[in-house]
Amino acid sequence: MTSATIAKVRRAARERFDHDRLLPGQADATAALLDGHDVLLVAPTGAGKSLVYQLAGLLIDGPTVVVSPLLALQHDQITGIEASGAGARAVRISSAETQSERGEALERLAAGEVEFLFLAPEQLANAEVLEKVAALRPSLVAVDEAHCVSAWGHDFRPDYFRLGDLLGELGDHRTVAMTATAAPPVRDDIRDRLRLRDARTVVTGFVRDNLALRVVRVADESSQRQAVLDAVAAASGPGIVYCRTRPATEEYAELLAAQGRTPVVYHAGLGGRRRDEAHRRFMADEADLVVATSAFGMGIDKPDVRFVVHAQIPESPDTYYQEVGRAGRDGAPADGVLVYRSEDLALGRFFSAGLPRRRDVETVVAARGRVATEPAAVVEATGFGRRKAGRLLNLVALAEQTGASEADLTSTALDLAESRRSLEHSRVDMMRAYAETDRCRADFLVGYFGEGVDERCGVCDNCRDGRAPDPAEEKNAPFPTQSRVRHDEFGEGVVTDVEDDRLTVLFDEVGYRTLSVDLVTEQGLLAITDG
DNA sequence: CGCTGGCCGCGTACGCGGCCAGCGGTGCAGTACT
Repeated sequence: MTSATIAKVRRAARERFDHDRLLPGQADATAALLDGHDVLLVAPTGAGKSLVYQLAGLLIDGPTVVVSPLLALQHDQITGIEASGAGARAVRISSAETQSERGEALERLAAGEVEFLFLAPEQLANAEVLEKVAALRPSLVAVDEAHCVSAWGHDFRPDYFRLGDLLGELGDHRTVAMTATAAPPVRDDIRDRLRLRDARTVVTGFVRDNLALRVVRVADESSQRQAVLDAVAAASGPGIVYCRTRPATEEYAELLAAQGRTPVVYHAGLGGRRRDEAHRRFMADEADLVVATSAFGMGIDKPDVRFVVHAQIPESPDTYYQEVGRAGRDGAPADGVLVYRSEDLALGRFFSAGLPRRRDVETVVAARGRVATEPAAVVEATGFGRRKAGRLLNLVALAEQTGASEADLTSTALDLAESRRSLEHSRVDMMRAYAETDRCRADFLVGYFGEGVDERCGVCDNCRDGRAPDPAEEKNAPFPTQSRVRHDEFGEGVVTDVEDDRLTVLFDEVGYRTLSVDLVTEQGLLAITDG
């Protein structure tokens, strides 16, 4: 990209948004968009990802469509834009707007009075809405929290899976996908699913050196409970306690209240009003603790969270990094404590999708031949629930994209499901490896995300106790981290972790695998490749 | 997937082992009712 473009971006940031300095990645990502590229931007919350699409939106003629997963998040972004002083206007289309409000929003966009249109993928999946948005001829599409494409598209919110197709219907535009957390397989998924063309990938640091990571290993339920209470008692300031189940949040909140805290509970089983109230009280410092499931997360931007305690281990380092990363956004010291009982890993395996039955896949393949590929039509034709039908339909669509023939569609779909499950299970294995490692915890996590560190964090439990080896030593290993390798059985992959006589490789097909260095060397199973 | 709690049977008077059903997370939208 040209320095002239960068200068233009900096000038606009200064003049429109009053930002004298752009943070790392912001200028590069915005300039790449102005130069006509699609962009995948991986940068931590607080690094100003929003400014990228806002600047590019204002500098490129034509309206900007922003796809965002949560209504609350959309609301915050719109408020932020309208208060920014840039003079830009933003509207949204969602189930919260009346028919006339939606009509008015579209008219104002068409008239050029409004630059930004916010919506969830489900809106674009509505043919009528899609047609009207396409008629606006948007020049830029921003996909916020883009990891949802990978995490949710396969079964939870199937319209995320179709987002690439739906955006394709909007005509010629540039796309910027933004997320705070994306390990290499997630980045691939985002680029593939959103069909990014000629994409520039901008990744800023994963290192959070003010975050002191710690793992407390326990053997039974009562010591687990005690460890959680102790971890909270030892910490001060606002904090978050993450649980895997709703009943657990209620139980811990009660125990912590008895310990003199003022906790609020947050999970999706509570009504909207109670959730809003819990959120508000935490933000306003009326409650010093949120005890929550994974529902409490995206869009939480409280800079002074001093600690995050995980009462149970999450299903992946991806989720863990995201949740623990909500501590210490202000840069001041913060704690991340994981209370680890190995039995809890089972829940991670349960939550990862089970394999579909061959018969069900066949039913959907057949229904697809008879009716359209619209989810609603397949729901009707098969009698499956919307979620099940959506999941199977996505799977079959994916099989089709591999070029499988009609006859092989079912088998290919089942292979893909198997491969996906294998990746999800390997993530659980990596989470176990994090909990059990002797290495610097920050080094481990950053390595998982495909980056390297030069030195130990110095503040995690392993560094403090003198167990953690120097990351520099890893570079002398026979298979250093980041090297591209080929395994006789698992295919090609990238080394993400080296520890003593074991190494972890992220394989393109089967996910993360931990191998014995001695074994692969003796038997010549692994070799460094050029890529 | 694998843990938890309830129930049953054993074979002996209350305690324990084995078995099995039930359970567990994230949100959009549109519709049917107050």
